[in-house]
Amino acid sequence: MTRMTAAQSPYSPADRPRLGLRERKKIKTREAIRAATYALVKEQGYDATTIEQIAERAEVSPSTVFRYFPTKEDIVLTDEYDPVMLAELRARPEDEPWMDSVRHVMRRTLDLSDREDPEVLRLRAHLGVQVPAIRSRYFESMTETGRLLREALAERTGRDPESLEVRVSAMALIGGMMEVSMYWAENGFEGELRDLMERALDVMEHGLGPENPSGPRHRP
Amino acid sequence: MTRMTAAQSPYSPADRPRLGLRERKKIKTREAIRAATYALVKEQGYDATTIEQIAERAEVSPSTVFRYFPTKEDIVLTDEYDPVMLAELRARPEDEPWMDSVRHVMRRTLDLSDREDPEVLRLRAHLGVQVPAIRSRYFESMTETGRLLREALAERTGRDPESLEVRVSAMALIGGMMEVSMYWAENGFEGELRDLMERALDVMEHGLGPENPSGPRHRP
DNA sequence: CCATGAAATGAGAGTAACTATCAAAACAGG
DNA sequence: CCTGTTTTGATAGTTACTCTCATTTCATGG
Repeated sequence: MTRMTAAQSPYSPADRPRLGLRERKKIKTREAIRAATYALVKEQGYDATTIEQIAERAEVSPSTVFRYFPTKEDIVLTDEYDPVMLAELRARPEDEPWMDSVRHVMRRTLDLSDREDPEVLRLRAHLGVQVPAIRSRYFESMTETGRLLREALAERTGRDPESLEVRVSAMALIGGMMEVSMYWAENGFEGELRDLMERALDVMEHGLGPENPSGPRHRP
Repeated sequence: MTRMTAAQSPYSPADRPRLGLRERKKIKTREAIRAATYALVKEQGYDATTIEQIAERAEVSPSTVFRYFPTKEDIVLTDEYDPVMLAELRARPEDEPWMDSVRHVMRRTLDLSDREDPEVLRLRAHLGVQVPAIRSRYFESMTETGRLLREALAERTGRDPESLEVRVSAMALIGGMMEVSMYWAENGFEGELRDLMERALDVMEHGLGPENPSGPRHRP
């Protein structure tokens, strides 16, 4: 008997009837590869999972896996939130302070991701801590997000998006956000990522400040 | 005839007579591998350079190359400045503002690196822009620097180095510094890296500010 | 319903980074 | 010079990833 790939994805396949059969199959294949990868990684860990195993469980050939994702890390890390973030950032009122916009958009994006698949963010953060190759690639994908950030920041402040100042501002934000993800994973996913992000943005906006009443104290 | 590996390193081999022959040979091998890699990468590019070629030019076996460096990227990116930075950071007066200490130490470290080998920083930044694998690994090595930064920052401010706030502050700095390096390389290494770093630290300390008189203007 | 062109897939061979193992060579110390 | 320890080299193996080409699968017009 043929085993189902068991895609308990939030979308039912009939949701998109306007797409041709070809397009629908491509989407299904993509999701099957990702689902197979997530499952195998949870079972055996990232390094122990080979492309062959992924292909087998997703019921495609190894060639096809590479046709859909350029690297093994990308299977885990790829998503489509960047355009969403940029759109939301542009939709914010012109006169809103930049960091407030970022706060707002980050919260919305995190909520969205959490609603679609609450496991994914955790798995990524976890692998980002455990697997160097993933961490590296994670950073790489964050720099792409950084490029969007500097576009939006440049529009908002009327500066050149390629200026050193804008680029550094955007990338410093990205660095801080990356650290939030690592912190979250290293501390057993305690607390809401959304709240940690908020605290991080506060620090990046105002600096550490002389004292932080709610923060932890130096170890004794 | 046997070709010399031509290590025009600032240290002459006789500089360290207190080390045994074994230790001296190891240092020489390490430098030979690095020199061979730099030369080959300049000639052919990073991807086209194989470990075998590196081994051949350095006159060692491929096994030995991997014994000295865990990955190909590490041959290009490894250095020993982190401990120096930490020491200098700790040597700064207790009451100096944190960002001033960072500014000071960064300038000293960049100068030191520039004096030892002015090409290396450029090559790294260049490859960081061109080669994704290098860029990723570059980031990875920066996060290690970030760990030092948060130690120093925690000591200075009396906070827990593992607190979210300290970690985010340190990593945001790293993100900004990384971007400086990329900016420098993408703009043909125009201007002194030291000066760009200074501008970056200003932005990270005070934010973009309402106007930047000396900065470039939005493209027309 | 079928024929034709285009797109997607699978199979195979190949490259290169990296690992593990083990025997030979180079050194250190007596 | 002899002995024990380090360091090296050779070899075989794994796996991510690339390239090529024949086969299959879908789209479309008659």
